[in-house]
Amino acid sequence: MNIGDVSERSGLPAKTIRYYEDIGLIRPQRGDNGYRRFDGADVHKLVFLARARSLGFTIEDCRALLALYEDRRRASADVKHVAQEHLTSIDRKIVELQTMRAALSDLVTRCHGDDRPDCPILEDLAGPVEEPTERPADGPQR
Amino acid sequence: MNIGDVSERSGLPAKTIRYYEDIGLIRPQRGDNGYRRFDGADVHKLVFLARARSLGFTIEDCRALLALYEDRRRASADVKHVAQEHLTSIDRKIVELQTMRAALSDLVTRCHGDDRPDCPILEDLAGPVEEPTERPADGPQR
DNA sequence: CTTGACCTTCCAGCGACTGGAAGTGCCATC
DNA sequence: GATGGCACTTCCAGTCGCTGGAAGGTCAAG
Repeated sequence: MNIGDVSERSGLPAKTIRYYEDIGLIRPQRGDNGYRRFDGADVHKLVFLARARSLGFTIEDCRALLALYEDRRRASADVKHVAQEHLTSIDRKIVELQTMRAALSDLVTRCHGDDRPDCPILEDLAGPVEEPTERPADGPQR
Repeated sequence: MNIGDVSERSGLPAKTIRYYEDIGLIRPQRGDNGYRRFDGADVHKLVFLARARSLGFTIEDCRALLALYEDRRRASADVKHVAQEHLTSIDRKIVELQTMRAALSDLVTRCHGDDRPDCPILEDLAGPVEEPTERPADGPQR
């Protein structure tokens, strides 16, 4: 099978498949014309990679998972460990985004969004308005 | 003020501040010794940038926001628009991560995580087990 | 024989920094 | 004045996971 077919079957762009070979995730054979020749096992691995990437695993995670996948004597604990760590990092990212979202959403609702210049979003970004500690005679007295 | 002081006040690494100058977000003066000299306005902008980046705005968003911040005749609608778009993209990312999280979390709970090799995580990654359409004489008949 | 689709390699770029090397300046102490 | 130690400078390379594009070779159809 040529790279085009494999690309279609795995859903991965040909460029990505070449890249995966580059970094040693797969090792397809080569034909006399120099074309890559993929067999069933290669396609299988690429499908595996596509799925793992879609779950957000890093390339290095994928490499580890692929090694475990190929090792019939693996311990499922090893697999679970990798997945668990990844789950934790996803959770961290979700929290981070939700924190951003909360702050931003508050600012957006407080902004009129008309043609006047005053805007709570810019005010927030500019930081706390420092009160003039110098020149106290200038402000309104009471 | 030298870059070290500004770094401390803005919370941005000196490297990042130099980078921001590189890409034209700030234009500090230079002293006779070649050192960057930052004034109050520069520090203000850097604080602004730090806050905007912490809300997840891209550098290009920051550039636009900074321009609006400096334009006293801006319309708050323009600011709101940028923020709104960013909010939408944050929401997209959250959904994406939550989708991953759900799938992954399911796999993790279903994996025993012991020293045996069978593992629902790997099974999922490997994709659906294709049933043997060839050699129909091999399967159980009914 | 030509066309056009497919394949190859190689290099550059994305975003937003970050690390490190090599060199200069500043300030304090001896 | 020499020395030490830090802060500052520039420049280049690397991160991650691709993606685009150039320049060229291969193959099957018409």
